[in-house]
Amino acid sequence: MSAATEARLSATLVALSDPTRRAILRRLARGEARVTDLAAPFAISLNAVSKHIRTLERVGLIHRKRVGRDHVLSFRATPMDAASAWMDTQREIWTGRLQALDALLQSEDDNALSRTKTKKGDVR
Amino acid sequence: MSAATEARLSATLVALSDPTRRAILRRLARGEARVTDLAAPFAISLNAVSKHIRTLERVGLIHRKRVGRDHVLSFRATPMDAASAWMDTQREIWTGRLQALDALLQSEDDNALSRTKTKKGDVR
DNA sequence: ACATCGTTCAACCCTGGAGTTGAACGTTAC
DNA sequence: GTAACGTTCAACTCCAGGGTTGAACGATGT
Repeated sequence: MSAATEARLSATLVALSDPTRRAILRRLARGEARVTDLAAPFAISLNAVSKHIRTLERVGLIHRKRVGRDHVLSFRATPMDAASAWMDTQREIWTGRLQALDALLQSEDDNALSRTKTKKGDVR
Repeated sequence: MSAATEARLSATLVALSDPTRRAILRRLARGEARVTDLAAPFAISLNAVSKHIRTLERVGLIHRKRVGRDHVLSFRATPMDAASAWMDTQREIWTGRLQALDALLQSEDDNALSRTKTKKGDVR
């Protein structure tokens, strides 16, 4: 995984980790909206919402279309693909490793695992 | 979605949004390890790693097993399910809406969408 | 042209999180 | 028992990020 990809993944996850931003995305998944529309349900200022929008826009989770004096925002799912993919990978590696363990050793389990402890020479 | 679920999702995404923590998980997906083992590849202090571990543990992404004076950590994928599920939901809502739009209206698009704008009573 | 609306920019507070260092705690090994 | 190891706790610094307010900017509509 390239450093750029890593950074983009980080940014996407950070963007998704805020409840307000997730609410914004949830709203946008149901249809396009202007900044003011998005701000309405929240008890925070328009400026705060505008900031959230910019961070979401920066990672490509929303797209902005200027229509007259309105900024119409729409949802873009693609950046979430990388996040999903990352999680799937971890899951697969883990379950794959578990199955391998199950197949090979059963009672030696604890013993083998404690080998993990080695700091330098260990190959496992 | 309950408030508790929301909070857990937030915590999980926050936990995943840090590159160091993701690296720790990546390492753990390949096998159990002690805190010291996890710290080795990083240029940060043991204490810093210990903190990361605690945040990961708090959201259930890793499990701790005390073996003698070692703390053996293992990967737990389940909290990521909620995160994946959330993203999938957004994707589905969005694509579903797109298809519905395509089917029903084409030219009336802008008009219908601008109705979204309503703040209180206003119908435009 | 002008007032208005929607959005952004700039400066600022404040909280929280990531990092550090130093000490304490528990377990193990001798 | 005691020394050594692994981990955690506590107190502190530093900085990024979410929030605010107030003003500026741009396009619209009349």
